[in-house]
Amino acid sequence: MIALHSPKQNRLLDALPVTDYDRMLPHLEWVPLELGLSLYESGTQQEFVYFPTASIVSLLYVMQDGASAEIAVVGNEGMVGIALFMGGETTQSRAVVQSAGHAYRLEGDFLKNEFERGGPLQHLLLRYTQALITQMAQTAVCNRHHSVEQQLCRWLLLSLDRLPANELTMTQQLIANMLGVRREGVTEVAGRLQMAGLILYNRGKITVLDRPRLEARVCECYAVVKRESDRLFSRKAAIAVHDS
Amino acid sequence: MIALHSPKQNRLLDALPVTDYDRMLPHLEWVPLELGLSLYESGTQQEFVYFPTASIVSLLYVMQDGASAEIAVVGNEGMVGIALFMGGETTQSRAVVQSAGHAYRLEGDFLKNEFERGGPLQHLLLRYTQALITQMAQTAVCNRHHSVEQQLCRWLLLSLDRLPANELTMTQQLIANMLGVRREGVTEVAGRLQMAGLILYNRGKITVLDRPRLEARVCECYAVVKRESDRLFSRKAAIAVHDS
DNA sequence: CGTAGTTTGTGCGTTGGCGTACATACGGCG
DNA sequence: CGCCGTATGTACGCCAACGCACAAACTACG
Repeated sequence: MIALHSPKQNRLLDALPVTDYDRMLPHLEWVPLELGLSLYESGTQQEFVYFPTASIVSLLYVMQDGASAEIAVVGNEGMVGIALFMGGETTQSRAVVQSAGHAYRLEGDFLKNEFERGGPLQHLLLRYTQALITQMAQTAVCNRHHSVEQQLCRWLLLSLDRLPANELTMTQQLIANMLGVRREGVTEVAGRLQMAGLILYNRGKITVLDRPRLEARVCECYAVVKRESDRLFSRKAAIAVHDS
Repeated sequence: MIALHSPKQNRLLDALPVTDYDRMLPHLEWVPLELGLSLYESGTQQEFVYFPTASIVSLLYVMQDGASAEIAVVGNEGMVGIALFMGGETTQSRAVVQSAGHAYRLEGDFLKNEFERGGPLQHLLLRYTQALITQMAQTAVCNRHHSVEQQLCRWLLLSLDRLPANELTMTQQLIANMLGVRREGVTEVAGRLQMAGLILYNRGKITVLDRPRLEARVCECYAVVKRESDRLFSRKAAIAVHDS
């Protein structure tokens, strides 16, 4: 098999001008991301940043009493480790692999240097950060106002958008941890969705059967996040990056 | 009265190296921020950015059905309008004056240019954005897991940290909008806190009487946000900015 | 093929916050 | 002073989600 994978499978890397891309290419390292792997822990220095290709990473916040909540989710549209170029060095959150796959990783110092050049890469990363902020804000709102069912739908759709298939590997317990709700709550809602024929659930494997009807049940939060994420790679944004 | 106000009352501006500060000074305009004023609406172009001195601005998200939730709060430690240099042009949230006062405002284009220079100002603004991200993440977690009482305490303390006095002007209805809860819920909790002698409530005026005991009731979220906010202006961070 | 471990399903009672409706207080203004 | 608008207090039923306890189904492995 030759080149079944390429950094271009990550949309951020793909959006870079050739010169910038070529400069980074030799430093990009193709690494597997196993399910449950923690890319960084709360409060620790981050040595690498990751550009997922066909994998999903959750930014998860774990509280003192063990309760947790997902803050945002990163797939092939993004990057894990923004704190590195934002200058904070550390984050309060953990980054956990939610769906196994691969990513291109990059030495943190190298990225920081590239970022400091200030050109297209910087603009692209900042715009991505802006999209991430939108997602986090929307998560906060969704946590406050929407039902578990709506949130599960949102979570499923956001995950699906970041995967090539319509299937994902994830136990109900893990989903509950992400959403910060009870496992039983997820069981109940998932059962309802399965009854309605929207999904198929089987011991850690979820298959989405009827995406349109799933989108009909989700709250507005999903659309907002998706729109912002898409906007990042729209023609206009791409031009702005190349011009800079 | 001469110079009872100065841009240095905003901690971000104050943290800038002299050369950068002097370059910005002639463009800074001292403006009053009236209670309830909206500095920008969701989805609109932002002409100015604001550096509050003795005022508080809430980043508020309003949903289609009118329900709302505060995403983060900005005082003299920050800036309103980060989307401008992050490149998204617009935000999904509104910025509403929560506590009247003043701010220094700056032409958006001017700030963008200064930001593009890439020096200390850029680093400072990015670090601030990082602190803001922490606050938003913590808001999401708090919304999921903590009680109205804990959230009200957090909100009071965060607001107080951004004001010179121990008193703030704010009706229970407005607080409820911020927290995204019922007005009655706020009434109940505020009543409890008043009974306990922690606060004094009187027709839109809250006076905090016993801050230590308020801190004893608050959830961990407050400390996390405060620590991150303080870290922004720590000696070490200041040195990093000046070196750059 | 049987057993141990994991995953999912179900059934309680409990409760925090919601929606609604209305009652009181305060405060400014004619 | 009396009135009206705004702010706050109280009460009641309701329901989503919680915590807990346990049953059932599947899977892997010895």
